[in-house]
Amino acid sequence: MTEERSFLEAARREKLEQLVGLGVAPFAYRYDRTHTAQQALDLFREGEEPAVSIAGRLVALRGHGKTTFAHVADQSGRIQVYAKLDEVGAGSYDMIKLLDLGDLVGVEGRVFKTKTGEVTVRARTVTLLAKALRPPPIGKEDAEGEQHGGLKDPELRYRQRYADLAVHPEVRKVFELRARVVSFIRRFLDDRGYLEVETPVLQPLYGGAMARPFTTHHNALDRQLYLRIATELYLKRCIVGGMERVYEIGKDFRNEGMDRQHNPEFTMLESYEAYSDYTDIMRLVEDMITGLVQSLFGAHTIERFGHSFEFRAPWPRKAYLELIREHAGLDLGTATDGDLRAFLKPRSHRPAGSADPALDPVNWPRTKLMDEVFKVAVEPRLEQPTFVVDYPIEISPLAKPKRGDPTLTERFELFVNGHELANAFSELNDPDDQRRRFEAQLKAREAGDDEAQQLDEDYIRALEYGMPPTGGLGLGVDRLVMLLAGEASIRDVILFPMLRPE
RNA sequence: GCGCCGAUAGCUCAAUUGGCAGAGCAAGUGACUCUUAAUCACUAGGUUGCAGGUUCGAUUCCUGCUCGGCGCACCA
Repeated sequence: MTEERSFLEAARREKLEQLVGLGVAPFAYRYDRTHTAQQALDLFREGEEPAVSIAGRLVALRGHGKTTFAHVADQSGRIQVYAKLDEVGAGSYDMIKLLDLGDLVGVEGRVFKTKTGEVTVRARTVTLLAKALRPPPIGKEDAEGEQHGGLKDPELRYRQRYADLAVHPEVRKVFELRARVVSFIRRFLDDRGYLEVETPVLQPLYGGAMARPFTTHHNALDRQLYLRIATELYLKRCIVGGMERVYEIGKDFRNEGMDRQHNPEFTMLESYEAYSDYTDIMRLVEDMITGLVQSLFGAHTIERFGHSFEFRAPWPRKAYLELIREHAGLDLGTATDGDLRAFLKPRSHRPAGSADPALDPVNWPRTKLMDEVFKVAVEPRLEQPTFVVDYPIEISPLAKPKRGDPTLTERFELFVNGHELANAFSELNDPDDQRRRFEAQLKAREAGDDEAQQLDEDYIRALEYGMPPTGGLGLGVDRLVMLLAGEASIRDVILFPMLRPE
C-alpha cells in the first residue's frame, strides 16, 4: 500500500507534515460552531456584519495569492468563505495555503456580501478540524448550476457511500426523506395506541411469508437457525398474549436474487390490531399513507416516474378474480389450467424447454398459474393506489376464509405504480384450520415448492389459547420510500446495499 | 442462475482499419489582496479490471475470469 499510494495522496501527506511543522493539529477534538451554513446565509442583513462560526468540508477552493476564496459545505448547505492575509495573519494564512479540497475546517468571522453579490463569511480565524488524506471525487458546478465531473460510477457510489454522500447533497435528501417516512409511521401507529415491539431475527423455524431463508448456526446450542423472512408469526403471538395493537419495523432477510427492487435484507413494517378485520386495515393504510404524503409534500398528488399519483382516499377496491377477468379475459370459475397456460404462453419470456422443470409452466400447479396471470396481465395496470382484495385461499395460508365464499380469503394487497406495497388480511385465528393450511403447504413443499411454509407447532399452540379476531398488515418500507422519493432502484434508498465483495 | 452492455489517470470521459494512450477537472511549482467551472505559465500523473491467445505490433480482435449496469428468472 505504502508504495502504491497515489501521488495525490502523497501530496496530501506531505502537506500534513508541513502543517504539523507549523504547529497545526491536523485532527481537532471539537469546534464551537454557532451557525450552520444556511443559518449564516439567512443572518445577512444589508449594512450589518454579524459574527458567526461555521464548520464543514471544503468543497471549492480558489487561491489568489494573498487572498483565498472557498466554499464550505455542511449538512444545511454551503457558504462562501473569504480569507485575506491581512485579516487572518501570516501564520494562519500559511496554514490556509496548505488546505486541500475535502478538508474539514471551522471558520470564524463576519457575514458580508461580496461585490459580486454572494453572502460570504469574511474569515478572522480558520481552524483545521480534519485533514482529508484522500481527494474527494468532487465535481464543479458552473454558472448554470450544471455539475461537471463528480462521482457517477454507480458501483463506486454504493461501495463508497461516504464519498457519494460527502459530494452529493441530494443523495442525503433521499435518506432524510426515508427517516421522515419511518418516523411518521411510528408516530401514526403510536398515536393509535399501537405498541412497538421487537421479535427474534434468529428463528428456529422461519415463517410468515413465502421465501427462501438465510441459514446460520448457533454454536452453543449446536443447531441451525434461520434469519427471519417475516415478523408475522411472532407478532400474532403477542396478540394472543393480550398486546392488542403491536407493530415492528425491522429487517427481514430473503435468500433470493438481487435486482433494482430486491435487496437480500430489507425493511418491513408489520402491524396487528385485535378486534379488527381487513376492511379496518384498509382504512388504516389509507389514513397512514395519505397522511404521510400530505405531511411530506403538503399535497395529495405527487409526480413520480413521469406519472401523477393521486393518494386521496378512499382508494378503489377490486377483487382479484374480477381483475383477472377484466384484464386477462379469463373467468377462473370456468377456465381450465390449459386455458391459463395458453394465455401465458405468448406473454411469458420463460425459456420453453428450460433445464429447470420448476420454471416450466407446464409443471405449475393452478395457483401458480393464476398468480402468474395476475402478475403479467393485471399488476402493470395498477398504477394509482388500488386495493386488490379477496385472494384465493390456496395462496393465502395465514388468512381467514372470506365470509360467504370459503374458496377466497379476506386478504388485500395494495398496489401503486404496478408494484405491491402492502399485504394484509383478516388473520386466521382458528387453530385447526391453521393446521390444515400448514399441512397443505407441506404438501406443496413435497411437490417441489421450496417456498411453501413450514408447520409451526408452537404457533398453532398459541392459537389454541385463543387469538382475538385480528387485522394484520405488512408494508415494504423500502418500496414505499422508492415511490415517494422517485427512485427506481432499491439501492438508492438503502445506504449500504448488498454488493459482491470488492 | 441466464442474456446484453460496460471497466482507460484521483474524478468525468476520448483514442480513426490493430500502429508512440489523450483531454477537462483534481494535483505540484510560480504569479495574482473581491474570486466563484477564478485566471495565466510551467510540471507531473497510466501494468488501459485480471489471466491467457492471435499478431511484427493489442486499449482495439478472440477465450476465460472478476466486478458493475440493464433485462429475464426468483421475489417484497
